[in-house]
Amino acid sequence: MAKELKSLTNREENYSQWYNDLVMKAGLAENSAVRGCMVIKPYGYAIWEKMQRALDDMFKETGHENAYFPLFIPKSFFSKEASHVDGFAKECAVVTHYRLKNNPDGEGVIVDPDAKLEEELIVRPTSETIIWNTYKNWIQSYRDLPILCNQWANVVRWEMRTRLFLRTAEFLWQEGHTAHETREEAIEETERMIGIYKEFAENWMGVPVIIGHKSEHERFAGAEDTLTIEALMQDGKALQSGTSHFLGQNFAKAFDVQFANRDGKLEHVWATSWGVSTRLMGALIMAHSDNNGLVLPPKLAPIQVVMIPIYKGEEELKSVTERFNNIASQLKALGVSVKVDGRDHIRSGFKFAEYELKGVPIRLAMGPRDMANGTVEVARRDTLQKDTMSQEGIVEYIVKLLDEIQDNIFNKALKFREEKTTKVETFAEFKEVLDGKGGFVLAHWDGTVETEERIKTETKATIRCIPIDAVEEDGFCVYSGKPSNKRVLFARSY
RNA sequence: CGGGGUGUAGCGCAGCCCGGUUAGCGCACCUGCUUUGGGAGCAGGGGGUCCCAGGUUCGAAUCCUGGUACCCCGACCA
Repeated sequence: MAKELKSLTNREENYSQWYNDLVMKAGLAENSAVRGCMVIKPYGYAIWEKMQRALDDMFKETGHENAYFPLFIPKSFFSKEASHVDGFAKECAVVTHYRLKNNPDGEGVIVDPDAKLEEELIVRPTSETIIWNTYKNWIQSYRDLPILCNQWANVVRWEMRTRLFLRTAEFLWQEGHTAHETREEAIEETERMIGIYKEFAENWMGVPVIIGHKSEHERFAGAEDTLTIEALMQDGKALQSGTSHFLGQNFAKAFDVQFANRDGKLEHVWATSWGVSTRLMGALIMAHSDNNGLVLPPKLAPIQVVMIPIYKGEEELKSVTERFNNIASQLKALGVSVKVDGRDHIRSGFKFAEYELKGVPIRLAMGPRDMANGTVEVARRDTLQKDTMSQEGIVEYIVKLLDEIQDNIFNKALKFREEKTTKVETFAEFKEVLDGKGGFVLAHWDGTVETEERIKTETKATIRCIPIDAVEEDGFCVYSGKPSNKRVLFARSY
């Protein structure tokens, strides 16, 4: 009965409830007292920190530096780029006053009407405007370029409906903002960064992604081109997991950022911006988890190996713990993060379930029987397979097994995506696949916004991207029947 | 912002329709003993503004009115 209460909602029965349950029970995050905002708990934050560190290293390797810009943006900055304001105006939090006072009519505090701001401040939904206003002062000549800055920050988008990690009113992210001398250089940067996101998603998170261009309709507000990485979740829905925008000269023109080029002529700067957010946590959870809980790729697991002693009485606990500590210190020396769970008031069976829920890649269990035989039980989270191994050479085995698990998780997700990617030729087929097996649908499209919108209205599916490696192939649009020269990627999405 | 639902212990809920002892159950928590190779058992214990305000009544968790918060489904979005 106890088991019943602690177990997760069945994934097949109700995916979103299972997801919520998992996020909370695994100790990743919870809803907060503030509407639409979440609390990221220590375990969830530890995963995010690992993501941050890996991404940050990749940014630095490609010549980027971190900086920090203000949280508040004057309203006037925000309205300088017309399409940008169109895209974000509906979801901005606005600061109008700077002081509270005691309510003269009774209890509590009220906003002091005398403390009204001359100009309202917008809590950043993204930082292009404040950054370009700043870059204006940093750039005089081509010698000041490129500027390759990244910031780790929080942003606020006042969403109607929120979901832990996938869509919250406030979220953590990184946003890179770069300034370049030429169009070509900026485009190259846009492509380089989406490539880094792909590498991170696949090599670290074990989540295969497809790089492509967003359609005009789905493009970032203010961008000339948006590149995206699209991942497929286990319920067959797509998740946009990172974007890299080529902003052209739009922001440079809006904020009047010009530089003297090599010919001594004034020219507007070329820009990019790119970002990934705590939404990646959602991708990580939904790509790999099973009905027992989270499945973490070793490279991002805060605890890679957990060791659980099985014992009767203090004597046995002591000898098993000693043996474990010995293995643990050898593993730590090799950079493996290890936890020996010697909590005495919790039984081993409970611990097994708990670490499965938390997605720890490898679990070792050792009891009197193993002590006598010189063995240890090795259980891997991804396959749930258990093996009794000799303690001899166990350290080397574990190090190798961590790599194997990392690969296996990726390959499993890749296989899933391939099985759930379907080429269709007709609209009937298109709808049938979406309602049946779900996943990605590769179909011809006539390239018009009208068709895209009609398809969205009729099927709830959107163009996730126009894959960069799409092969030239003559065909006819599934909706309009007009000619098309390549397939684009459709799916229902988060 | 439209439709639906729910607010009772830290969490999950019953009780409400049909008002009436001291508001109950499971989990969690604390103490003790026994257990310990897959979510332990027994015994004892602590913990409550029954969302808020007003009304009806001898009497309200329960009925009425108003408010408020959260959740789910849509539209909007990373």
